[in-house]
This record gives sequence, C-alpha cells and structure tokens, in this order.
Amino acid sequence: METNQSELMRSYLANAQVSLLMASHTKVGRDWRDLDFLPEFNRFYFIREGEGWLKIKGKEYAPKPGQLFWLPAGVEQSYSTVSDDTFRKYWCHFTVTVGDIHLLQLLSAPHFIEVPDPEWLESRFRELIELMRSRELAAPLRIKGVLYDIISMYLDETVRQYGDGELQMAGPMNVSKMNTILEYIDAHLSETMTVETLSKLVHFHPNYFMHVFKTMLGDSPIHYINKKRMDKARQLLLTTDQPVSEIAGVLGLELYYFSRMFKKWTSMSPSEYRSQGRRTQNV
DNA sequence: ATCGCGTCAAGATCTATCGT
DNA sequence: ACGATAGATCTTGACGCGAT
Repeated sequence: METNQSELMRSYLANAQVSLLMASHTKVGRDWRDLDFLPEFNRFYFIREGEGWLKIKGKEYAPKPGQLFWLPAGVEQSYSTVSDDTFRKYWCHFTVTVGDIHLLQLLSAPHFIEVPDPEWLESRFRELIELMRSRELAAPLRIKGVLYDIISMYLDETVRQYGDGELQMAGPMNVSKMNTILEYIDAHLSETMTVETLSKLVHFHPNYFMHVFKTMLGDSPIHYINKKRMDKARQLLLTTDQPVSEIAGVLGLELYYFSRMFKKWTSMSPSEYRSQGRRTQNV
C-alpha cells in the first residue's frame, strides 16, 4: 500500500536540473579551513590522498582516500586540515534543483560513499575540469551529463551501501503527504482527477496545493498526471495489442482527446507510434 | 522578516461536440 | 484521426493575514 521513499525520490529526480559552478583538482594548503560555513551550493569532495577533518550538520568525519563526500547546500559545515599531510582531492561545486527548491538533502546519514571504481570517477572529474575550459558548443550540455553521471553513481551507491532508508527529502509538503498524493495518482490514472480532489487528500486549498506540488516536483499536478498517463500509454502501445480506443479508456481519456494529447507529447499519433515501435523492435 | 496557508482574477489549457 | 470552437477547468502571480 505504501509507496516507499525511493519511489518519491524517483519522481523527484526525473525532474531534477543540475548546474556546475566549478570543478578542480587540488592539494589543499595547510591553512585549508572554514568553520560554520553555510553554502548555497553542493560540493563533492573526492579524496585521493591525505587526511583532514570535516563536519556536516554536527557530524564529524575523517575522510579517507577513495571516499566521495557530498556536502549539501544549505547545511552548516566546517572543514580543516589536521596535519601536514593535507588532502589532495578532486572537487566541484554544483546545484541540483527541482522547480524552485534545492534537492536539499536527501541524505540523513553518512554524507559519503566508498567509491567502487576510483579510476572511473577520476576520469569523470578530469572530464569535468576539461569541459569547464572547453569552448565547444556542446560543452555545457556535456558537463551536465557528467554531473548527472556522478550524482547517479553517488545515489545508487548510497542505497547499496546504506540502504534506501537514508534517502529522505525536505520541503514544504512533508514526505507522507506527498506519498499520499503520488500513490493516489498512480492508483487512479484511469479516472478523472481534479486538483480539487487531490488537494482534499492533504487538506490543502487547491491553489495552494498547486503551488506546493509544483515546487516539489517541478510540474503542475495535471501536467504530472498527464505525463504519467503518456508513459503508460507508450508502454501499452508497445507491449499490448489493445486498440487505441481501449487504451484511451484505460487512461481515463476520451479517444479524440487522447490522440491529440499523445501527439502533442510524442509528435506521433498513437497508431503511428505503435507501428514504428514494432518495427524497431523487430530489427 | 519569513513561513504556512488562503483568496482572487487573468490567462492558459483542457474537454466535449460537431464536421471533415 | 484531425480541425475548429466554446465553455469548463486549471495555472499562476499578486496580495492578505496570522503565527513564528
């Protein structure tokens, strides 16, 4: 009955935007130190050598080579050296947002992972650093790609190393309310849902609900619902032989409207999409 | 001053129907 | 399946208000 935390994370991540502020590779000086710093951006530290001290949200860490730390935006943090054997690390500053709010901080527990494939990560960081300087047209796009890669690796490893209990989200609407909504949407895709019905589920005024929903997921409720519907439509078109009119029915849409909506989202009519998909599958 | 929530009204999008 | 249209519904931004 319960959609778990990671389901919510997935919906959330599907709408995430990343942006890189800087990336570099340095051996820090003996005076590397900052206390109770509250950054507007996230940081990755990929430790390669040395020792040092880190404090995130009151928790202290002694990062080791081979670990990747995520210092979240908007969370108080401190760091300093502890000896002459200072850190050599790859690092970057970046933001991850959905709608207006930061993907603030999913991680309730350890803010680091053991990197499973250090060579891979090292080369991704080098790529980032190079791309930062690149004048190529598509460099900004590639940067996002690399960043998405690193973040994805980080999240997957967090779950692998600590379990998905550690992923939790902050925001104006709490997780359980959001879960209620997303569960309801999934279970009722085939019916007509109104913003009003949804907002009643969490006892919010429709307009306010709209606003909160959008800040959390980056899409308005109806837009989000339609996106879900189109996902399901695509799946049904490719994996079943149900006639288009029936699929429309399953999704709670009238045939004529379904066709138009589908075309708007995929630039193909449902039957076109099906025949094209079939053709590619049979290659 | 900021947060949590509500209200209103304009503009955008959706939906039902009819015609092709 | 597409096009046009009009009425219904949704979206959004601005503003208000009481509680931190």
